[in-house]
Amino acid sequence: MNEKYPFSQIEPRWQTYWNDNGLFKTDHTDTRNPYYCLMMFPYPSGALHVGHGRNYILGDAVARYKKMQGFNVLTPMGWDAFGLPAENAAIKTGTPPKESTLKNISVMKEQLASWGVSYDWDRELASCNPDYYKWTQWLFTQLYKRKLAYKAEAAVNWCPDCATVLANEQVVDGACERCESEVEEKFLAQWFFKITDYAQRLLDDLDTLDGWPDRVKTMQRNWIGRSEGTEINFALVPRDDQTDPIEHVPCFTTRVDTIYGCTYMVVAPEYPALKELVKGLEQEEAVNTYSRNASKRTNIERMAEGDEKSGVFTGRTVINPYNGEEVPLWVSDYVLMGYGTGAVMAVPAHDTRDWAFAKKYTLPIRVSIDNPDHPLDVTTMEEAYTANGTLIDSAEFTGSPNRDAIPKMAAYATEQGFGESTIQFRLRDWLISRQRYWGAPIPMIHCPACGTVPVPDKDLPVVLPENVDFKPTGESPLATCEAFMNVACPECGVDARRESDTMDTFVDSSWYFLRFLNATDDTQAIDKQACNDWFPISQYVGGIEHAILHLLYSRFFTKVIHDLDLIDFNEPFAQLFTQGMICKRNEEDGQLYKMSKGKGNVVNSDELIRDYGADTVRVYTMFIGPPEKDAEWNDQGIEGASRFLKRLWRRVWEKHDQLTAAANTPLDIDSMEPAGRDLYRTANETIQHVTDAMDGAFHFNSAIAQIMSLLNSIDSTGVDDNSNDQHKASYRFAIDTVIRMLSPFAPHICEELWRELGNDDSILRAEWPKVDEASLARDEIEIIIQVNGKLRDKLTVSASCSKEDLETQALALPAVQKHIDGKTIRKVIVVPGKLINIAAS
RNA sequence: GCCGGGGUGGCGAAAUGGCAGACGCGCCAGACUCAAAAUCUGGUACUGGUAACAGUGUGCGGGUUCGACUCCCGCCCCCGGCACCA
Repeated sequence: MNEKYPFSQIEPRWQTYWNDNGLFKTDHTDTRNPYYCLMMFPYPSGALHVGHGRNYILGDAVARYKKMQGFNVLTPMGWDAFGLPAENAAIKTGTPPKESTLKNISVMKEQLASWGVSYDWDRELASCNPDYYKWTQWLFTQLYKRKLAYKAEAAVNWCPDCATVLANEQVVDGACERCESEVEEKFLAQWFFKITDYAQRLLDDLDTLDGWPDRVKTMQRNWIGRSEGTEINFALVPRDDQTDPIEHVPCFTTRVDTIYGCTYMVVAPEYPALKELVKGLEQEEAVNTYSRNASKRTNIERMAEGDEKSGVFTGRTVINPYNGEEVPLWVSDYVLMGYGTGAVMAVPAHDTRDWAFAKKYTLPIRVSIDNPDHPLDVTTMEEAYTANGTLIDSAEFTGSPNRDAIPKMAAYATEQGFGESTIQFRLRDWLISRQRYWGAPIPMIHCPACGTVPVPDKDLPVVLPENVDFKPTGESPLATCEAFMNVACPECGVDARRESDTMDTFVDSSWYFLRFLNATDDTQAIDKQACNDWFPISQYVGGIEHAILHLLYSRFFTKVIHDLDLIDFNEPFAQLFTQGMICKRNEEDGQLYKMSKGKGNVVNSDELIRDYGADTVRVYTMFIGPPEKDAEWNDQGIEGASRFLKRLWRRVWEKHDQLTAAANTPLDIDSMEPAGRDLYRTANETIQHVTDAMDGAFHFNSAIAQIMSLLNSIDSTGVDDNSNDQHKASYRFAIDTVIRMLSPFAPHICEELWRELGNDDSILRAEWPKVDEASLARDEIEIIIQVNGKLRDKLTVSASCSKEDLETQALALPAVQKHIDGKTIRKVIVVPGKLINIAAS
């Protein structure tokens, strides 16, 4: 053993050992104590940096910790290997996506190994391999057969830079989440998954996910956006020639209670019947011009206008079915076609947007809900009254509190046949077609005779052809590959054409976690029995950026796969941990940015491992702060972790003789001297604290702090040749405890020291230490003495000291006397074993 | 606007209603050294005081309590999500 900590020698040695001895291989047919620990699989971008590290190091620490606690831990890893970057790189460099992707995978695999992160590589999968995407395609056909996959022409988000459509979830503030280009609206025929069918279940089951962070559940709730309301049909006042395409204009409202205050109605500029409704009217040109202009303006422009509203009168009127009143129909872009029915009943007195619009165009305003505290007066009101109140001027509903009126008025609509209670969701169907090359081909065939036909199971996979010119043109690259496109119709045999779009890569990642139980099985997509045994995943670890996208889609897929009777569970992830990002300050502008290649603020992990070793990088990464919060990388901070490990190494080396001598000494508290006994107690207290910090909320930063603190106690206690056997044994126990508890974070050094201290088996098979309750007892305890809640003194007394005795001693203390002098003692609180508080005034 | 999470030393942070600032970084002083690095020892919230000690202190204002970073009420600010969503 060397005095100097030789991390560069021991780390590769143990990595090879763990790998060669299959310490992370899991027999999933052994279902005793299963613990499935999964880290979100990475996109093989080519190089990992310390910002990525948090995810894998955290997950690895959990896996090692659970293993030591006796769980049968499953930790597989794979590659989210389809996607745009490889394709874009190929366009630049000419290297085919497949080649660069496979190369990146092998580089990253080595990097993960160099961090000491261990996986069961027998289960490795890559979403770009035909033996994986065969089943992605098979699942697509299953969805199609259940009418959960459909092709429809719709207004879609188009990213001009990526030259493909995007899902709503991939549009952030009107821009592409990947390249930040402004998204355009296009009208195209595209494939969708009917996630909206699952909206209610996706919402309801969030309540069962106790192991998920609130913020993620909230984000999903917001995204699903359920609102309860009433749909009301306003009859269109017909024109003389009876040429209208519709008789009613239905609208959705959450505030049917305000309907007697409705003074006009508004439809969205994209309202389908609008053109017909205004045909031949003097308003026709104005309405059409308005609609055209509105659709040309981007979301960003619309948002920039804020409260300033615009619109035009259509020349038509509709009838409020509650009071038979005729109100004008307007068009305005403050009404969205994508939500509700695209038409809104306007109640300016009780809605801020309607108020602004009515004021601008001097439309009538009528109060129908009165403020119980200050009766409202239209002539003096300065803004819409949106709070609760009592209905006025509302026919038979007058006098009702407005919240009570809603169900009554909805029931009335149903009775009268002009409306009903409904529920609206903000969630839209998931658009999964992509006009790009590097993805799984959509396994569908367009036959001139039979229409759209799914590729039969026996013909799967539809293999992605390799010699394709995939420069983005807006057309799907596969469409140019005749060898790929031409196919006989599986039903009638005539010449047909394949679907040329590929699938969104989020489809690939929506079910990969199920595939680790049978990654090489070419007979079925999913092993039902194995999945039922191992799911839901005990611990899923990943970035918050997937709060909606991946995590919502995966929940949807799990429910669909459940409904296909391929698994028996409804939710994939029991516990979810979303780690914060690692950021680094930009030297030029002083701002904090997420560590990324684009921002040029990455800290290269290879260099750090070379200079400090993987264990140091791991310990610092976990010590940097609470793992769910963002953290700022500090180049000096890593020195602390480095010193700590060096000190541990040195201590074991220096005290090697005493530690070895104590190897077989049974611990006996009663024959320990005070110093040894104190150290033994401190070690046990530390076990308690560290175990608490590891469980639950993953307070790994605190766990490491406690372990550091124990090493400080070890150093201040010390041991030498003159120490007696029990002292040496206590010292050894404390060192053993440090090594065991630190091993999930710094596995290499701990494995090395563990063996050095005479253990034959891997520390991975060592037990997590347990608290010796007997050690926690003290003969003497320190009591905090407070006067009026302020610390005034401390008192060391025998543990058996009576309450009364303690009180007397405390009151006699000069520091206490000083502060109660001249005051009356009102109360004395004695918390046994802890403190005394004297209330005096 | 609605929802979620935060606000504690110079910095990262820690505290089942019970000693605020553990642990680490940085800094200061000392030891070792010809010197430096490494290492070790001590100190380090603020104000006053040589010190003992006293006062103040967990975003702001109230409240509950013997006792509040922690619980309750009302604000302010920061971060994240949703948003002309009817």
